Amino acid sequence: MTKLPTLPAKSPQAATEKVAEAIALAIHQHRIVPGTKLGEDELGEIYGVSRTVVRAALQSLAHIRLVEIKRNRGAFVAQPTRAEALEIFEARELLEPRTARSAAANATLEDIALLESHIRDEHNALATADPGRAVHLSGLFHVEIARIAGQVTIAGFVETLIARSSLIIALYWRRESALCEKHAHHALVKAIADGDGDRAADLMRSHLVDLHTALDLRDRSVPARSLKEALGA
Amino acid sequence: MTKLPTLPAKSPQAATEKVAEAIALAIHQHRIVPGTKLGEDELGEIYGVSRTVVRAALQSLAHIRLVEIKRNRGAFVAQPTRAEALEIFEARELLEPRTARSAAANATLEDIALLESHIRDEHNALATADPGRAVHLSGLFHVEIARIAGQVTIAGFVETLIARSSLIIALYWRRESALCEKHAHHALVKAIADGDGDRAADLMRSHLVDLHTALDLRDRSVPARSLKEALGA
DNA sequence: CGTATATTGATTGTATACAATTATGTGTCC
DNA sequence: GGACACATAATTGTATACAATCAATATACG
Repeated sequence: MTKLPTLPAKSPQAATEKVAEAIALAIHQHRIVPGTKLGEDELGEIYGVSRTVVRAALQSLAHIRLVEIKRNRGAFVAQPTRAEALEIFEARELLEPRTARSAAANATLEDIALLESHIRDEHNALATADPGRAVHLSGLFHVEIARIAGQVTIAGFVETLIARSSLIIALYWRRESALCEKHAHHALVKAIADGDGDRAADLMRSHLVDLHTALDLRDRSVPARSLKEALGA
Repeated sequence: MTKLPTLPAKSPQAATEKVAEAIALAIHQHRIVPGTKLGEDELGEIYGVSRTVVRAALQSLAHIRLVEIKRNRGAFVAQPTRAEALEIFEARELLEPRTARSAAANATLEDIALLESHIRDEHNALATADPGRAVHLSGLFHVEIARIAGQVTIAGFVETLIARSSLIIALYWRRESALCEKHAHHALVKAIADGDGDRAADLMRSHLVDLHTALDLRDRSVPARSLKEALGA
């Protein structure tokens, strides 16, 4: 297992962060759908921690807008509107070609290997009919590129955008067009490995446009599930 | 006995946000300098709230990287390095011309008036030799433009960048070049009022480059003050 | 029968109490 | 005098308890 060289010195034991990551993962993998109420007591019981910890985790997730906190009403998995969806992809089209370009300039062999392993994982997830996990891994791929780019601030922004994109995909994704991903990611890694910043930026841009246009902005209701069922690992 | 309906009385339950804003303001106005330890008990006593509230506020500020939280050690006002300073201004040069362009397309007369009042306030603060407040207001001006642009996500990013810029200015600003601001902001508002997006974007870009080049990246120690003295308003 | 109002229940907001970790100060030994 | 070890104090991390607020149901009234 390779360590992440650039951005996050993820401190190992922090109950709050662990809970936050667990919830975020569940959202990314679409095990809990947008709109779901995230009760503090309920989550505390599931993870075996007190409300204090759950609360901090939820506030952390609220800051990256994965959940929305309404005063005195509680936390809910965020439901981006169509307008927000477009906005987020616009922002990605602004930032990510830049990160791809910088990544091409900075990437080490280790970085390339990591990206390739991400692609393999993603492919496997698709093969095993686990689309939620595939979406999550696809997002990790983009975040990883931002980290390689070495611009901590922008990488943080990209991470936020990816997180919200996951919600958007849960709400507005049109299932038919799912395969393009793998080849796009492969080509991108190749450009980065070649150190060809221009090509990497272009590929990233067109990849994002593809994603963007694959959204179906009609309403689509998603079936709810109980938290215990979804999170009770 | 019946309570008045539909009266949106501001519930005093925004305690956390109030404290967070108070601390953020103090940092923005350079009343507390980078590196200062922010003890939970101490802050709780100053604002008359419990550590629970202070803790939440500090974590919120940590998310926008105004403070840095070290596990089991406490919260400190963040100290961006020179590299981070450059990075942040790069990010601003990427995002803010875009917000200026969108603002030019969207701005109402009301928005323009608001921006002009911001400029007046900033000018007054400079006239009354209150540079900390001027820096703060200058930042608000940029955030306001992002808000007018209507892109919530990007506006949030800009807000974070402005916040950190305030820290950077506290650490690396070269005092001699302070006056350029006002004219730059004026010209920018004019372009926005005219609906000239291209010009607004250009002006914003050059304005940011000016700021960027006005940084002095040599080390400079800033004198510390006690929290009670700085915050006890 | 429908609407409006009071009461109840559940959930969040805040404060306090306890546990774990880190920083500090003191004494001993070299 | 300096370095190390231990004890003590101070601070943060977490859990629990209480207060405030909101949603929902029940009840009274037209």
